[in-house]
Amino acid sequence: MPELPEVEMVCRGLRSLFKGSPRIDRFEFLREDLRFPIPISKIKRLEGEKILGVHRRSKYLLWETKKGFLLSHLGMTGSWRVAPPGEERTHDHLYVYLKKGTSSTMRLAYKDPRRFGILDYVEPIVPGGIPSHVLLDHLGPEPFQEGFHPAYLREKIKSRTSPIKNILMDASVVVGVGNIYASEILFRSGVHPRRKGIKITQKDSEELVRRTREVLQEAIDSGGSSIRDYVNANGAEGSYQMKFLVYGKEKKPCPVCGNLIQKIVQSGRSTFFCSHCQT
DNA sequence: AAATGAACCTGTTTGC
DNA sequence: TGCAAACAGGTTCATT
Repeated sequence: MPELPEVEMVCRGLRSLFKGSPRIDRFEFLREDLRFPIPISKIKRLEGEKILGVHRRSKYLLWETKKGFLLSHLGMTGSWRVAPPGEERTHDHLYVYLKKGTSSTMRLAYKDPRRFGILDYVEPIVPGGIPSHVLLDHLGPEPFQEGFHPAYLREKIKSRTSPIKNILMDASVVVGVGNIYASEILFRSGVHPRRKGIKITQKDSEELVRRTREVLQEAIDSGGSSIRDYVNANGAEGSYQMKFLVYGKEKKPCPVCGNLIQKIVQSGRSTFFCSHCQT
């Protein structure tokens, strides 16, 4: 379900729900076999704690408390939603009961039909530090941070022989780019998805960095893409799917040159591109 | 070391 | 209509 823009929207939605630093009253786990077994007893250390903030790193969400973080990943089909008691749905795996002040309570549900998602606990950090976790430590730069710049990208990929599409989706190169946005970024950059990293020039790198940021930012500004069932934590749908230039457009005319958009499969994932505009 | 493909799951769409 | 195959926003792991 989510690439960076969608996870960012969920993050912002949770942040607005957590205004006033609600307290985690109780976790109710309905099953523990997601992609990895959920460390339930560790996560329960957070019961009774105030939520001090919500952060996104790559496609991971981190709920911050004094005693550590709740880490969640939405996999392909995960979601967080407000679910008042009585609203139980198939594939809800966790309910979090929150208390604001003394009276009002709120319940959040984590739902994930395919169970590719992750729930985990992350140790608290020293002030100003960065949360350390086996799933976070190897990650490359955030696309909007300074560390992601043309010279970095070029250096990182100049000796790689795999296709640029796969490299762009490699989280150790840059985080947040998934299957949909990779096609959109490459189209706007004029780079063929099968081009090897070794064949990416300095000019291409500049274009790729610029277009990565541009596409992801525009998607965030549209509230993300809702092509199947994605909604943010407040139930709102995104609309960036209306702005796709190539994704899902097989055999439709290229919006720039009119040639037909092609679909190929790379590492088992669909890629859409224009063979005239992208070289 | 780096590239490739399989694996993890369920639900929905597509094609015969 | 029915059923099987293909496909879906992600990531890790084992194998070349």
